[in-house]
Amino acid sequence: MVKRPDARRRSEKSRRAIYDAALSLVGDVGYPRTTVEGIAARAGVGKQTIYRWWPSKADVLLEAFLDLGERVAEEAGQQPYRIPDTGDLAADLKAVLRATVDELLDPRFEAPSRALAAEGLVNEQLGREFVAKLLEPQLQLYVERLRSAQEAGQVRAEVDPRIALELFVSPLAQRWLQHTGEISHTYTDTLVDYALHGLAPR
Amino acid sequence: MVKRPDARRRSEKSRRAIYDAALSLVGDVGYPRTTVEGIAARAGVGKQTIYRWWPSKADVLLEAFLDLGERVAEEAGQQPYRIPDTGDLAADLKAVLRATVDELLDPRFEAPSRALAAEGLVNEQLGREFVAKLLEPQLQLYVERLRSAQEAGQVRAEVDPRIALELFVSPLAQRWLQHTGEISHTYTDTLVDYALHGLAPR
Amino acid sequence: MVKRPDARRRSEKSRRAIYDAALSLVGDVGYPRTTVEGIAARAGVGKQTIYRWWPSKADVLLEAFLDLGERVAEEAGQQPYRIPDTGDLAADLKAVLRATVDELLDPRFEAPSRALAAEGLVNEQLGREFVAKLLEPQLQLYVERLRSAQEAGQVRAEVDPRIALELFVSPLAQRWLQHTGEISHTYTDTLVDYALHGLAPR
Amino acid sequence: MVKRPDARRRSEKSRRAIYDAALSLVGDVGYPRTTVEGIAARAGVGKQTIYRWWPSKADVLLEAFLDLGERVAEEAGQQPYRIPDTGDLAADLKAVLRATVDELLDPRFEAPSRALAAEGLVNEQLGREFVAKLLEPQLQLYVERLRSAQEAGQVRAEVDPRIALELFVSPLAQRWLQHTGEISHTYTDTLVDYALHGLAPR
DNA sequence: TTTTAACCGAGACGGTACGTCGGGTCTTTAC
DNA sequence: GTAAAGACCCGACGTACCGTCTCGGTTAAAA
Repeated sequence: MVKRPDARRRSEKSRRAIYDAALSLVGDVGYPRTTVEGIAARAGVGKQTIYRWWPSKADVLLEAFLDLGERVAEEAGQQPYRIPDTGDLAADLKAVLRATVDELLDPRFEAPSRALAAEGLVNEQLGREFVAKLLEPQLQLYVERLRSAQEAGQVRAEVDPRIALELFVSPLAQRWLQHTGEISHTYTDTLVDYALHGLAPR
Repeated sequence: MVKRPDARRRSEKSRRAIYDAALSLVGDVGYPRTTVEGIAARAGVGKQTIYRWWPSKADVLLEAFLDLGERVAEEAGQQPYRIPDTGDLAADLKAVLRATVDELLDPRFEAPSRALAAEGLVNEQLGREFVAKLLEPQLQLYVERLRSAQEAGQVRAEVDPRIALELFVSPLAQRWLQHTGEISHTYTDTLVDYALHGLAPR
Repeated sequence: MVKRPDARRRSEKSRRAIYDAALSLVGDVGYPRTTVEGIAARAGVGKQTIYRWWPSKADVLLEAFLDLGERVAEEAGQQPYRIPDTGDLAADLKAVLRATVDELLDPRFEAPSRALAAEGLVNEQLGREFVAKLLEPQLQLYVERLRSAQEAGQVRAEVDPRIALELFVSPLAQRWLQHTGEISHTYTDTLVDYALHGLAPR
Repeated sequence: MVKRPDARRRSEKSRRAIYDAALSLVGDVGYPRTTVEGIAARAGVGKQTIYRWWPSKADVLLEAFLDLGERVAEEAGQQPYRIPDTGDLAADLKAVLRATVDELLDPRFEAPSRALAAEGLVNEQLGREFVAKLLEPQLQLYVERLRSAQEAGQVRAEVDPRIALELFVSPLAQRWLQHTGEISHTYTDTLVDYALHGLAPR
C-alpha cells in the first residue's frame, strides 16, 4: 500500500511556483535539459515536494501546461469556447485555423507543447492523457461545427465529421510537429479549400 | 580540429552488432531506457566504439533504422520504389496506404520509428535528418503520382501536390503517432475518398 | 530569543512513550539507523513534540538512558548506592566489578550505552554530559571506597584514588567498548589483584 | 555475484587525493559533518570513484588513517618499531607513554582517530578492523617488552602481559577518548608507578 | 614481410541527475 | 487549545549513465 499525501494540506504557493518554474525552464533550456532538480531550484522548493505530487517531470509539465491553458482562458473571460458559426463554413474554418497558426507560432507555447507531444509519443500513459485533456476537446469543437454544417447542407450527410476534421487539422499538426513544411495563413486556407472541394475536378 | 577516425579500418562486425543491439533494446525496454552503455554491452562492444562513429544514441538508432529499411527492401528484391499507376488514382492511393497501415502495425517497426519520431520533435537536427532521409522520399512518391494524375485530368491542375498529399498522409500519421484514433484499411480508404471528392456536396 | 516551552504543561505520557520508543528502537535496529522520525512514529507522537524538548536524538537517548537507570535503581528499592565496605578491599572491589560485568553483558544496556559512549566521543558536549551524569558518579563511589581503604592502611597514603581506580575500571571499559578482549569475572578479579599488588615482584 | 573493479587500473592520484581530502575534511568540520560528497568534491573526484573502492566513509577514513600512519612511519625512516629495552622497565614504559601522550595531543591525529574509534564502537566490523590493524599491533609491543622484563625478573612470572599492559594503557585511552581527565606526562608516569608497585603497601 | 598505427573491448574516470531518506521547521486538522 | 500528523525546504545518500580517457590486444595498412 502506498502512502498518499494529504491533498488538503498541499501548499498552493509551491504548486504555482513549480508550474511557473517548469514552464520557464522548458522555455529557457529545452525539455531534455530541464531537470526535476532544476525545477525545484528555480521554484525555491524541495525536490521531495515535486516527487510527492507528481511521478515524473513529464507529468509536472503536462499539469503546468493545462493550468497555463486554463489561466489564459480565464483571462480571456471565457464562456465555453465554440467555433464561430456564421453560416459560411469555409470562412469559419479558415478563421479558426489562422488563430491556431498564430498560437502555434507563439514562443510561449512552442517549447512546452512540443515537449509534451514528444514525450507523449514514447510514454503511452502520458500520451493518452495529453490527447484526452488537450487535443480531443479541441477536435470536438470541429466535430460540432461540421455537424451543424451537415444540417445546413454544406457538408455531405454521409461524411464522418471526426475523420473529416483531420483533413485540415492533421496536416497542420504534422507540419508543425515534424517541421515538414512551413505553416502560414495561406497554407491553412488552402487546406480548407482542398478539403471542402476535393482534389478531383468537379 | 577534430580527429576523424579512419573509416576504412572500421569493423563491419561491430557496426552490425550495434545496429542489432540498438533495435532490439529499443524494442525490449523502450527508447528512454535504452542507453549507450546498454547498447555497447548487448553488442559486446566498447562504449568508445559507439562514440567514435556516432554522436548520440539517437543517431545510432536512426542509422540502424535506415539500415533495417534497406535490408528489408533488399529482401523484397526491389527496384527503386514507385507508387503503382494503373490509371485509377483512388485505387492506387488506397493500395499504397493499406500497405503503409500494415507496415505501421508491424511490431518490428513500431518502437524504433516512434522513438525516432519523438526524438525528432525535440532534437531539431535529428528531426531534419529523419524527415529528409525517411519521410520526404516517401512523400515525394505521392507528389509524382499526383502529378501524373493531374496530367491525366484526374486532379485539378491548380492543386499543389505537396499539400494535397497531406490530406490523406497526415491524418494517418497523426493517428498512429499520437494514438488519436484507430488505423485500418477502411479508415485510409475513407481518407482517400474524402480527399479526392471533398466534404461539400458536388 | 528562543521560545521556551512551558515545562509545566508537558505531557508525561508522551515523555514516557518517547523514552520507551527510543530505547527499544536502538535495541532493535542499532543507533545509527534509529531516527527521530522513527522514535516519533513508534511513540505515536509528532516529531515536533520531540524537537520541542530535546535538541537531538542523542540527547533523547541520554535522558532515556538516565531514566532507565533511575527506574531500575528504584525497582531495586535503593538508598543512594555505595560500594560495600567489609574491610576486605580486594573482595569488595571484585564483587562490584563482577556486578558491573554482569550489567555490561545485559543486552538491555548494551546497545544504548555503547551508542551513547560512541556519540560522546565525537560530540563533545554530549560526551561531557554523559561523563558527568553517568560515569563520574560511578567512579566517585570507587574514590570513596579507596579513601576508606587508605584510612584503614590497605592502600598507600600517597596514592591518588581518582587515578588508582582507573587501574581496574579503565581496562574493563576499554575491553567492553572496543572489543579488545573478553570480559569475565576472572578477568576483573585479575585486574584487582594486579592493581593492588603491582606487577613487580614484592 | 558482485562486479569487482579492476584494481590494476586504479588511479593512484585519485586515491591519494581522496585520502588527503578525507583527513583534512574530518579535521576541518568533524566526522559527522564529513560527507562522501564533500570528500569527493574536495578531492576533485566523482562520487562513484569513492563508492567503487570503499563501502562507506568510515572505511575511507580508516584506510586514509592507516596510510597516514605508514607515511609518517616512513618519513621517520623506520625499522619495525619496538619499545626500547634499557633494562629499566619503568623508565622505558614512561618514555613510550610520554611519546604516546604527545601523539594523542597532536591535532593532525586527534579528529580522525577519535572519529574512527567512535565509529568502531557502533560499527562492529569496522571496530574489529580498527583494533586489529591499529590497536593490537601497538599493544603487542608492550607484551614483548613485558615478557623481556619477566625474563629479567622485573615482573612476576605469573603475570599475564596482555592484561598487565592494560593497567597503564587503558586508563590513558579512556581519559583521551572520553575526556574523563587530563592527560600529561606526569599522569602516565604515575600510572606506571602504580601499576608496577601496586596500590597496597609493600 | 615486417612494422606500426588505429581500431577494438574493457572499464575507470570526473560529472550530473536521479529518486529516496531523514533532519529540523512550520502549518493544518482533529481530538 | 494542544499536540498528532505531516507538508515543507534542505542536503546527503547511493545508483545509473553520460561522454572522455587510458589500457592491452588485435588487425590491417604502409613501408
